[in-house]
Amino acid sequence: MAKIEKLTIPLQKKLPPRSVERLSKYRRLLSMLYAGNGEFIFSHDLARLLNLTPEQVRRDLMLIGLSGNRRKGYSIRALIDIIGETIDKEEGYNVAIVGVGNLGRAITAFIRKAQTKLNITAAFDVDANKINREIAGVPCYDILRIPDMVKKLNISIVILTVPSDVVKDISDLLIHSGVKGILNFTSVHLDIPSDVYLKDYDIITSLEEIGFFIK
Amino acid sequence: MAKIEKLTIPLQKKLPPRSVERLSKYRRLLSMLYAGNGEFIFSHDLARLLNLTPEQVRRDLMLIGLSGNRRKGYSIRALIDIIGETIDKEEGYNVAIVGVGNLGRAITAFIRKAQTKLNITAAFDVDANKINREIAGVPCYDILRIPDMVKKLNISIVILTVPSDVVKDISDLLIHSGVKGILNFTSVHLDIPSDVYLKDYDIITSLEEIGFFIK
DNA sequence: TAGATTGTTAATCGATTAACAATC
DNA sequence: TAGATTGTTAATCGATTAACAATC
Repeated sequence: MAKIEKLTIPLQKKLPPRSVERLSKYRRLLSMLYAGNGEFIFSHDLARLLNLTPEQVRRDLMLIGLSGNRRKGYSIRALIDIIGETIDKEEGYNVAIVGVGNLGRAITAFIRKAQTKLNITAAFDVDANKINREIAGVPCYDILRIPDMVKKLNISIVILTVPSDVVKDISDLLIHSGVKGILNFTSVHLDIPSDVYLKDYDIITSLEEIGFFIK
Repeated sequence: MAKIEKLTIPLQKKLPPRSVERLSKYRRLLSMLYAGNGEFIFSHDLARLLNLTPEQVRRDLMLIGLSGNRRKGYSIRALIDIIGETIDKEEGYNVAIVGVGNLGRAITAFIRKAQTKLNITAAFDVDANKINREIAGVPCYDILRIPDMVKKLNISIVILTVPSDVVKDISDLLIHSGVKGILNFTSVHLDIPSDVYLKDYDIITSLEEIGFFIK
């Protein structure tokens, strides 16, 4: 008896990280430039605006199944919509900021100004003066309530801006509580399981890297 | 007549960016763990501490000409010293922060706490309440004085934390003034000449990337 | 010596760039 | 049609990983 072929195409998840980053940038740029009234754009125009090659742009758009028009280029509306379908989660993600010192507060305010499907829904800190208050417009909870609140508020991404000496303990607590993605602003290396997606923003290392390459 | 061979080995500048980043991390980690009293470390121990492979560590150290000992591993003292000779500039670099809103101030304070050869020597802003005052311990100047002060203070690296609508103008001004490296915290794409080294920290894009990969 | 580790080359992997057929 | 652009495969480049000889 003939075997039935599996026809569903798993194009999700197969995007390379770099393509995902560029898709995020395409969308943001075009949302700003052509808010509502845009029409079409050629791959070489989009490439020029972001210092990429037209081939790279076409390849990225091909990967998400977006077809262009040989006369007019790519529909900006379709581009924004399909990027959204590809990289966003329909109902958005809840994000928490852990450690609301100066850096944590500044980042919270920065993200809240941006338009994105990522909602900062909670802050965590150890400071009694911050707990149970609003910090940068976000309710702040005791760091001990992480396991409890991560589940209750369905938080899947956290931004980590805590002092170096507590990074290890807090990161273990976060992972144990079910957090799936971490943006790490501390200079401490995190040891995380493979099902948690980590992105490091190591400011000191980045400045030293810049220093080396301008010598 | 025999041609005289050129014997100077140009190993500087040939390091890959990723190796430079790891070198910065090796040094910071070992400076913290073994402040002064450390001895030797094996490549596999260093690798384990940073979730790398031992081969990667040995390769990086080979690239900077550091030899290990087959019995004891690598001298921590030598490792820290040679990484310093490789990636630091002897007299250090002067760094400026451009745009001292909440994020700029927080980053300034963060870097000033870290030990590094990179000195934050100036801040720039448009706010009359900040100009000619100290912000986070750093003298703040009018943004119009960038060309003047960049030369006078010998600033080669800047951290960019200004609002989106002025990014383009200020980045042009910085490049025109002779800045050689930029750490860009804004979400705006910078168009820079090839002799300026750029590093982007696009928080929104990073969060969207994390969102995609945890779907 | 045997065992473990360094130093280095070769193979692989992932991402970018080049090339070009298809077609509006 | 001629010219320009899309869509896609092949080649290249850069970085990581595997393999292994040298040796303490």
